[in-house]
Amino acid sequence: MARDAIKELRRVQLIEATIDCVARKGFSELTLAEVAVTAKLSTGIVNFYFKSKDALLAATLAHMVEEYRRYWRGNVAAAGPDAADKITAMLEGDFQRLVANRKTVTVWYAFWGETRWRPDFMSVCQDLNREFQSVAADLFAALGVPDPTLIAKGFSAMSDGLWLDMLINPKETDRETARRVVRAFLHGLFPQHFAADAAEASTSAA
Amino acid sequence: MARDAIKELRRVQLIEATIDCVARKGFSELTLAEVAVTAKLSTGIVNFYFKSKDALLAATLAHMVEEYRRYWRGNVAAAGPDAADKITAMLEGDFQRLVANRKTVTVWYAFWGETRWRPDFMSVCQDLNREFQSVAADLFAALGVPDPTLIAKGFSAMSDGLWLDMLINPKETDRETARRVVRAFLHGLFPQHFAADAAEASTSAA
DNA sequence: AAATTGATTGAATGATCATTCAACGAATGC
DNA sequence: GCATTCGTTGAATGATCATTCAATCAATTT
Repeated sequence: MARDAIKELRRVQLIEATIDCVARKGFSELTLAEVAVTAKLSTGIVNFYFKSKDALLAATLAHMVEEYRRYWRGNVAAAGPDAADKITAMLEGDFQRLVANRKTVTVWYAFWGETRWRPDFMSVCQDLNREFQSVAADLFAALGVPDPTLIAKGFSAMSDGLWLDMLINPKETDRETARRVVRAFLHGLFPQHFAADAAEASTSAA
Repeated sequence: MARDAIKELRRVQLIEATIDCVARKGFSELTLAEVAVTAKLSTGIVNFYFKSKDALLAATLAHMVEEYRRYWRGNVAAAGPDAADKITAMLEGDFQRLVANRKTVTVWYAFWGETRWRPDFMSVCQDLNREFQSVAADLFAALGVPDPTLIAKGFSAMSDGLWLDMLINPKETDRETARRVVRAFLHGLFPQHFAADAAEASTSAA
């Protein structure tokens, strides 16, 4: 294999092993030895491809952020022409198995828990959040709702909070329930733009 | 001082030092030596009052949970007779300086980031969340809104998510903004029960 | 195919830290 | 006041781990 292809391959291999290990053991028990074993490589290799453990972690977060960004931007781009459809796509996207699974949510929260003390984590998370909120705000503005910025903030925050609920209380909050929560809010706020969920409509009394 | 009074004093002293240290350095750089110094006690003492580092952390989380529980329960009890007032009290409480300050929110997220791998963290967080959501659901039900459980879940999740936003993006999301976000949702959903914010009304066009 | 450069290994190093414990001091009981 | 029990200290221990590096192996170049 070409040498620069290997270089990229190894980096991804190590990053994915890191995600695995964080999901399995958490941040505080993460060891480079285990990352190496998981990646099926030898002990010293992390420090050949990354300057340090911290650098590996930063690269791992950057990888996750990039993947998530591509994902929701793709969903928005693919969604039907009007703003409400694009907002719906953002919401539905956040509760698809691909991102709202136990492993991924676990790792996101692990990183968020450490963000405060790592400026590089922080800025990358900040950029992602701002971008998501800003796109959402523009879409809500296109619907002509008042205070689109506030609504976008709440919309974005609700997903993050529901992910926490899925983590902490998986029995009572699964993907589908979480999705219905957000839909209930959107439908309640802007019924002319967001239809009631089928499931919701059947339980709703008024 | 009486011996059992000392015992309780030391435990609290160590727990508060732990909160301080977590806020200052984060979970992954927390050392018992630093906790001891912060508490103005000697190195070995943590293992006299707590079985292990893990036990200290569990006790610290339990302490925070208990404090927060007392806080919001007190707010609900003190709030005016009808359900909407009590819900408002829950919301306002979540964005008072006492709990929604940088240090406290930082420490909550640090714990949530580790929760996944510590069953004792998990169950205590789960109980708290369930309790909060269940009280909120009863209050929404008393207002006669459809799907009170879903609404309560979203209401609770929004606070947690906004706390994350305050952490990650403090420039754009402060306590006051976060409070207004939740109020905007409640007012938009149930205008007959929740008045518009003064600030919100002035920027709202429709 | 020899020489050079780059990739990989895994043992060695050194730092950090939770935990233990022997020694000491202060409070309590007699 | 003496003995006992409990609280406290901080140095010693031992485990864990990130990081380094000499040695080896593989690919590329000449």
